Formats: sequence, structure tokens, C-alpha cells
Amino acid sequence: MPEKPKLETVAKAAGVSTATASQVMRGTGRISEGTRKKVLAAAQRLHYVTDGRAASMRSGENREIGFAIHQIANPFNAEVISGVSDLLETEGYLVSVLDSRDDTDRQRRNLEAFIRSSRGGLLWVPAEDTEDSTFDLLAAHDLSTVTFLRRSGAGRFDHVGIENAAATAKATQYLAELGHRHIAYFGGVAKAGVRSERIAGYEQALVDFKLDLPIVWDCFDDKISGLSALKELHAAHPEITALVCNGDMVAIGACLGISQLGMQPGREISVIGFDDIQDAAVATPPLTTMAVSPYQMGRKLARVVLNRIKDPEMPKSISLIPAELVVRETTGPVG
Amino acid sequence: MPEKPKLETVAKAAGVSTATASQVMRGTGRISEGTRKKVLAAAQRLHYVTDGRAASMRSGENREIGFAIHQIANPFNAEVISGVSDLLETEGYLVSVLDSRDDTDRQRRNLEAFIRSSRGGLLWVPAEDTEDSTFDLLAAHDLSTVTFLRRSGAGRFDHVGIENAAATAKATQYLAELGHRHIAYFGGVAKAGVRSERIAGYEQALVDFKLDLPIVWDCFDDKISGLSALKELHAAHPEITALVCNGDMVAIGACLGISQLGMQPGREISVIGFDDIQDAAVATPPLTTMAVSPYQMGRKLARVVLNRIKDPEMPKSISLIPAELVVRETTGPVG
DNA sequence: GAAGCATGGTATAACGTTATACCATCCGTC
DNA sequence: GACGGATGGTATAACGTTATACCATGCTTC
Repeated sequence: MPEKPKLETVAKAAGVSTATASQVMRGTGRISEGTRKKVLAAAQRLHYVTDGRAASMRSGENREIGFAIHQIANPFNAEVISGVSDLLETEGYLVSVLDSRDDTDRQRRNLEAFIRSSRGGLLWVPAEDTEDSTFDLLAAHDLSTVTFLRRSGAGRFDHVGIENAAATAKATQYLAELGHRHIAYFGGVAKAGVRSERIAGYEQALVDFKLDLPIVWDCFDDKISGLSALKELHAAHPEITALVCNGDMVAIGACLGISQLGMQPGREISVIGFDDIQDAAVATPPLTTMAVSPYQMGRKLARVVLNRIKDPEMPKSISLIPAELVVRETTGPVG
Repeated sequence: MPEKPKLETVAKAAGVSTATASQVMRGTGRISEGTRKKVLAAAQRLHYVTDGRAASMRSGENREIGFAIHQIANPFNAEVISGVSDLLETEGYLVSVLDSRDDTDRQRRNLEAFIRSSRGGLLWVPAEDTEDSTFDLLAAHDLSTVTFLRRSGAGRFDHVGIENAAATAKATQYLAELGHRHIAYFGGVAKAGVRSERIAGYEQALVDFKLDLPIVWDCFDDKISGLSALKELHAAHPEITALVCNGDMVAIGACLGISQLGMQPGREISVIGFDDIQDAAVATPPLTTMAVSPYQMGRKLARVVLNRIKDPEMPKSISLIPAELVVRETTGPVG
């Protein structure tokens, strides 16, 4: 295996200086067609690839964007990543993903890695319970950072998120209009962040429609947890006829539980999910849910970070995207 | 916002040379406790983080490993990533993921990015139809590269994969022993790679058990495609009583289709999936499938790349992991 | 043919680390 | 008190690029 080729190798092979070779590789347009061809041919032949570390150190530019995410194994997030990369790729950037799995230590190591390598920009879904010191660390190194979904950091970063409270209020209102009076908030465990915003919207709607006191039922946001938690909830509160859920996975789990109890989702108990993941439409029965387009959110996120890179001085922005009620078959009039 | 701190800043603040500061940060153990404390304090105060580009360029080491994957939005792959990172993190490495979505152009850009940044190691699930030139490119830059799942590159890389042929042979054998004679291979579209290995195992078993001629039914590997493809298959070949599937998603889709046709998976038509994703166990009915532990495969993958980094001269290795038949409720005697 | 200018090439000093080699002290020993 | 060996600190040359400034050449133009 030959030595890794560097610019010097290419330049020598083409019979020019490294300065010239560099200009050809960057396409400054100052080099004559003849020498350009020679250099390009040599580069191709030697499989030359610029050393991005040296280039980025010298030029201060880095076209690799980091995405620090809380959970890669999540179809919603996967779609977001697609949206982000599609847009950034058209601008010549590229997105590398680090998964913290909602572990704050791992998250810190991941973010430090992004700082170490001086990524050109940083997209970040902060883990639940992220320490203030982590926000401080990031603020101290001005990478162009955008927080996503979970807003924190005291306005020191751009943010893209969902109108959570408005969404759950809308869901609750819809159920109220169908005649439901005993509506629970179902799923999730966090006390702060996104979930607390959603619970706030739900509680506000209960007040507005003069409904029963809120019941918030904790459980992890996956199908299996949702299934067993639904049974517990039904045992403890048989009066409940409708659920506003923290996510589609847990909502589908709840529907499974309802079926296993010999009832039917949308008849005895209505269920509204959140996210509109792919499975929601093909679940049995198809799930009523609050839809936000993760792909579109990803594109928005990309646009925000590009703006920040272009103009680091611009005041921080906040973009909140509304969720839309998609009625399928897990909701119906109280009966 | 203050300037980004560099080693010089820290050294000055602590009243020592950059050489000393560097030694403290790296923990060479040659520096006295007193100065060590001073430097560490200054570093902390200034939120100093080593510039990995400079460090890696000078030292030739890079503790960031790249994972070029064909599809991030895939629960199997997500588990693999967890396994890889867990093991690598204990060794002080860190895994960043690039998703090519089975697009060979995007894949090439991604791999070039890894080469540009001289990642310490490279894990790679080659996209279907990867060009030879891409393998050449990688071979020319000896990053420690390990291919995963899809074997190619003419033995120039280490490889970790699944015993595909043996697995589908085992699945087919099990169905044959239940009395099935008309067994189809269901799902997938690729003509080469993993799927062709699996089809080979299936066909071999048909021969061994003197069964009907093979029927291979193409369709994309997701639930919805599986659902409609099953109906087409049943219309075209009503004699078929069992399916060996290319993946769990498509198998679950097939089960949905069977139900919609008024039959019951495991009764009129038996179905065996592949992968044993989380949903397989909670599907209705629970899916019989060929299980491989993605998490364990991830750990294996990590071990292989670590060995390669430690000893670049060692001959290339191939590790094939067997799949195990997990019997649930979608298979039963022919009847 | 001298002045002015565009064109195309190059020498060189950064960028922020780390590895090497070197130097100053101090301590103990005979 | 001269010598040998730790111990702990530092000056300096890389690593592979790119930006800047500079230089040589040839072409206009009057």
C-alpha cells in the first residue's frame, strides 16, 4: 500500500508548486487550463483527497456539521436527519451524527468531540436534564449552534422546535368537542422540557372547557411500556374515555392494551398520538395523531444553521412549528 | 463572547510554557503535581478544549471513528450503532455516523469526508451497487476499514457479517419439516449481496428437501410494500403455504396482508422473518424469525476495528455470525 | 520603447498542536 | 565538592494545508 498522498506529492507529479496545486484543487480560477488539467490528472491518479484537518485549520472553514441527537433509534429523528442533510448537501455541507441516548455524560463527550474537531456548525437536541455547565461549554466556543426540539440555554443559541402547548391544547379541545370529559395525558416520564410544555397545553384546555381535573400517567415512550401502562391506568381510573399521548409509539401501545382489554380504540377509549410517524397510518386501527413533518423540520433546522454560519452576529432566532391534527380511526364520540 | 482559547492562552494564564501545558493535558505524568493543578485550573476556567485537528495532525492519532451506514432509519442498524459505541467508548473512542440512504453518490461523498478528516477507523455498510472505484479509493487510504453486513472489496478489508445462506437454509428446513412443500422467498429487490446469499441458502434447502421450484417475490423491505406484495403473490401463486422473508418489516407486512385476505398467519400461510427487530415480538401475531443480535454484532465490529488499529499489518479477518431460529406464532404445520 | 496592466506561477508564513531533544536544578554519594 | 542521575521544565521543528504578497512574463497603448 503506497503512502498517503499529500498535496506535495501531487504537485511534484504534475511538475508545479504546492501553491499552484492547492489553487487548482480549490478552483480559484487563477490557474491556466493547461496546468489545471495536469494537476487534476495527477490528483486523480494518486487518489488524492485534501486533508481536511489542515485545510480547516488554516482556512477557518469546516464544511462538516455535527448533529448531537438524543436518540438515533427513532423514526422521527431519522426523518429529521434526512431533511437536514438533503438541504445542507446542496450547499456543500455534510452532516455527521452522534447519539447520546439521553445520557448526559455521553452527550458531554459527544459535544466536546464536536468542539475538538471544530465542526462548522452544531445541531443539538439537548438530553433531558442537561447540566448548565454543558450549555456554558458550548456558549464559550462559538460554533454556530442551533438547539432543536428542547429549548434551553437561556437564549444563547438559535432554536427550532414545535408549538407543543398549542398542539396538545388542540388535541384536548377536539376530544372535548366529541363529548369526552375524562381525558388523561398519557406517556413520557420527564418533569421538564417538551413534555411539560405539552402537559401545560393539555391542562389549559381542561380549564378552558371546564373538564375534569388533569390526570397525568407516566410511562416510557415505547409500545410495550404503553401497553402495560394502559392496563394500569384503566384499573386505577376506569372513568377515563380519552388519552392525549406523548408520542405515537406509546399511543399505539395504548391501543394494543385497549384491544387486549376487550375494548376498541376510538369506541370505548379514544386515543390521540403525537408525531405522525410512518407506523401511525398503518396501525390497526389507524392512529389519530398530531402531525409535524420531521423532514420539513429538518430542512428548517438546516436553513437556520446556514444563516448563523453566514452571519454570526445576527440576533438569535426562535422558530416554532405548529402541529396539525390528523383524524384517523382511534378517536370517536364518547359512548 | 471571548476568543476561542488555545493552549497558549492556558499556558500563559498558568504561567508555564505551551509544552508544559500540553503535557499536562495529555497526562504524560512528567509534570509536578503543583504545576499540573495550576494548568488544569486555568484550562477549566477558560473552557479549554484541545483542537483535535492540530493534535491529530501532529500525533497521527484520531480517536473519532466513522460509521458509514446505508440506512440510519432502521432499528437493526440503530442497535448496531449502540453496540459499536458502547465498546469503543470504553477504549476512549467515539463513533460518528454518516447516512448514505443507499445512494452511491452520497456514500462516496461521505467516505471522502471520512478520508478528508482522517478518521481513526472506518466502519462501513457498503450501499447496494457500490462502484469498484469507491473500494479502490478506500484501499488507497489506509484508514482501518471494516466492512459490515455486505461483503465486497475483494478481501482488502476486514469484514463482519451474518451467515446468510445458513440462516435461510435453516428457516426453509424448519418449514419443510412442518410439511410445507410450496415455499416462497419474499421481499427485497437487490440482485446481489446479502439477499443473493440468502436466496442461495433457500434454494439449496429446496433441493436438499426435494421441494418445489423456487419462487422469489421482489418487494421493498417495508411494511406497506409487504402488505400489497403479499396480495399479488397470493393471486399469482395460491398454492404457496409458507414464506421465508428478507426482513421482519416485510414479514410483518405480509402477515397484515394475510389477515386482510381473511386468513391467519401461521395457519393458512406460515411466515418467517429475518432480524428479530423489537416489533417482531409484539406484532399480532408474534413473528417467527431468524434472530441475530445487532447489539452483539456491533460489539464484534468494534473489536475488529480496534484490532486493526492496534496492528495494521495483521492479515484481514472475516467474522460471520450465525442466526438463530426463534419460533413464535406465525409458523405452523401445513394444513 | 517605456509605462501600465493583466495573467499565471511561486515562496513563505501562518493555523494549534505534539514529540524530541535539550537544559537547569536538586539530591545523594564517595 | 565533583560526579551521576533523577526530576521537571522549555525551545523548537514538524504535521499538511491555504492566504498573502510577490515576481516574471507578455501584451497593449501611445
